[in-house]
Amino acid sequence: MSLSCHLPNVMAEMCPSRRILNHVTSRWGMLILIALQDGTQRFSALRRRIGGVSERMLALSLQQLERDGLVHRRAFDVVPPHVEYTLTPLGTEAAARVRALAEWVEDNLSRLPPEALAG
Amino acid sequence: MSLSCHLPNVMAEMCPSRRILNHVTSRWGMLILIALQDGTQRFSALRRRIGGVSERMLALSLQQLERDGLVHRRAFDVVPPHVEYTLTPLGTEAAARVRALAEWVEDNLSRLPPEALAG
DNA sequence: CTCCTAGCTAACATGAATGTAGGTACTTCC
DNA sequence: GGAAGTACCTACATTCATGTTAGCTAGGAG
Repeated sequence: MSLSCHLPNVMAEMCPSRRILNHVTSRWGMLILIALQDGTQRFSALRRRIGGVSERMLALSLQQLERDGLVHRRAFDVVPPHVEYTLTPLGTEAAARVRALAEWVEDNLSRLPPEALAG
Repeated sequence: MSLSCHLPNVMAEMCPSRRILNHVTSRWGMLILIALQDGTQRFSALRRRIGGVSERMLALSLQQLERDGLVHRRAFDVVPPHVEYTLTPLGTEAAARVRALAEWVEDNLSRLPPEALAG
């Protein structure tokens, strides 16, 4: 089994693609990407839209996605603060795939065995 | 913000789709689904193929996917044990989406900012 | 007789992800 | 005057995911 990877390969233990894949599929990262598909949104709009996310986790997840070049942050120097988040071109591509997966889950929930929804 | 959900919606905090989405996008769950796209495979074949997975996590993740109806487990009562894992029709559909995402990450790693790969 | 394989399970240990509570610096609304 | 909104950050606590080690079955290889 290959540890490192010359060509990116998620099956390789040390391949950086793994880290990125985990960011993109993180609990809140996925939902942020999906929410931003509708266009630029402010921090608190995202917070209201993504049910159950804490301020802290929203901030952390947004920073992660920004570092990965998937989300663009634009801050206006006013009081009260005004910050807008937008998908980058790269983020738009990723979001489409994430959304396809999420939508599949939503659309096929009823086909899943009952025990899948418990525990 | 809606806590429960009549229609499945990943933005709703208590919607079961969230749980399933997290299973499917779990660190090892994703890689299992992708690996099984090539067809039926035995436990230890998966273990060798998926770099860095421990026996325990492979077993746990497979059980999770089995409960969710995405993977089918077929055990032969022989010694040494012989167990085969296969994608169900549902699992095949999910795997395609997961793979699309993983492949996108692999193919676009080089477009990501350098700081995305560090940390 | 011992080690090796297969495919697990249980007990225990760690680490990463996530949550909670509080503070910040102002403004507007009541 | 007091509360709420805005977009955070920090310290601390907890929970969950994951890892580590050991053990189990029974046969074949050495």
